[in-house]
Amino acid sequence: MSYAAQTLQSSAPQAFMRDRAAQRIGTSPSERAPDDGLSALQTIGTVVRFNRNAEIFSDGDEACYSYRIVSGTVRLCKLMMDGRRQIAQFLVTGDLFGVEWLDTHSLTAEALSDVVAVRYARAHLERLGEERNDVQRSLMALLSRDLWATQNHLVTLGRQTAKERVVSFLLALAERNGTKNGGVLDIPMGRQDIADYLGLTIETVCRAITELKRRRLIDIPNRSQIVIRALARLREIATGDFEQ
Amino acid sequence: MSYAAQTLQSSAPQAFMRDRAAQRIGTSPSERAPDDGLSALQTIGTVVRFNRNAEIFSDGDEACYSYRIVSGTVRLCKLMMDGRRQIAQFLVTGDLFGVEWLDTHSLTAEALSDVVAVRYARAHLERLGEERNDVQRSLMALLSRDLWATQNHLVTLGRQTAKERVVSFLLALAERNGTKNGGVLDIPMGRQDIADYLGLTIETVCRAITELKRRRLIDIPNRSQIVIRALARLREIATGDFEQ
DNA sequence: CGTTGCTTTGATGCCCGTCAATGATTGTGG
DNA sequence: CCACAATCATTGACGGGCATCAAAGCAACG
Repeated sequence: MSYAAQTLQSSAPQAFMRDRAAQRIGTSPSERAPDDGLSALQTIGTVVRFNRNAEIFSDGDEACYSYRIVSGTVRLCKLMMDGRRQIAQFLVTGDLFGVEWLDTHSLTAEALSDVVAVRYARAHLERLGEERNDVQRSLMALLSRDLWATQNHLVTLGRQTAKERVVSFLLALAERNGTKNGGVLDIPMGRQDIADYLGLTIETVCRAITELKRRRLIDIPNRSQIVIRALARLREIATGDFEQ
Repeated sequence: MSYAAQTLQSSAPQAFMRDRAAQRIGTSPSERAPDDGLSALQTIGTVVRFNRNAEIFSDGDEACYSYRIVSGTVRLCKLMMDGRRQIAQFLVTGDLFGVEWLDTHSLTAEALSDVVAVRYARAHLERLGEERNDVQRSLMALLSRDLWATQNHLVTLGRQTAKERVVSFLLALAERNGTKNGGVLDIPMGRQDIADYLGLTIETVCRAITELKRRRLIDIPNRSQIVIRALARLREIATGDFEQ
């Protein structure tokens, strides 16, 4: 019997899954391996650009295109009619998104920063999948990793406290970047985006981060960077070990 | 631009998706169409039985087998080390679960009632997928629907109030059963399971249900049945329209 | 240097979790 | 068939964690 992830990473059964899941969050280190078994796509895409906050596609739109990020960060989210927002995923350089098998997009994609991406026609992608079994498998694996990450996200939203959520989020970023104790962590998204990802308000996110600083577990050189000072202690907090 | 689901069903782009998503929750009407494009599986499975509360497989286990439910109800969940539990999905007769593409199971499966199921070896399923494109597509669609449902679940856990969550849950059950105004709705899971699905406590679930009764929106003939008295009003509550 | 947008901090209140007790239902053995 | 136990559901009292409202701080831009 094993237990659920407290951070997005902590219970990944394999290093492979850990690395992939970590890619779905945070910024992009230039040294990331670009090949996920879908290098065959390279020939059939066209380059497109989006300004910061531009909508790439919307929940419910017909799924004509998929995208691979060349540079920038994208958020996938759902909006309620009264304006409440839930972010499901952050995507960075190298990530593929908008691959659908049910005719319509299930999420809205927005550019978090200026974004350059390669766009693939859905028909091309599907044909490639039918012709090449390895491509089909890669797409299947992509979908599986998204599901895996979303299931872990469910635990965070359903069963973790505000402090645990924020720490889990920071650890997910840190793990992806390989940030060690004392290392600097880049935070590409604003506080409101973090809040909408974690199911909290911006004020609660701020207070949680501030308290981590007060307790000397992190430093905050500026609003888009954090220094990890006590990685092990942070992991304990994320899993709910000990108090707080 | 469209908006996120308030219930698991309300924003499904297609009837097809609505019906499938609804199947993932609640009890099983005998008249459900059994064929999801995977009837080719019929020849390669073996029948297995599980007692109520038995564990079928555990999060992190090597994914050797997948299952299709013949009778009974199954919950898929994650457990935290301190005992907190998040249920990701309820599965009923006809549903396929435990199909993995990443070597290990990502969730724990438990029998909510006594369960009869057909077990499929993973190797057989994969081979069938490689040999037959239609099977591969069906498995892809299965995975996509799970992801779609989980993404909607994220909105529920991250951005809905306790009352909205409970109403959304009841509406999802009602929609699946085709329960009309005045119709009886069977609730196959206990209050604790509902709470663990909705990220609440059992007391909060009870109070929310009681208040719906007090407001004459539902009746409660017994603990495992609910009568829907004001479907339209319930839908308004689930989407956050008007107050409360 | 003022404007604009984002972040941080503070004060307050309420929703929902916690703790506790009672009620209802199911199962079991005499 | 009844008595009893065990399990589950409901209701109440209470407190805390997080949301809300408000204001001030801070960085990027013209």
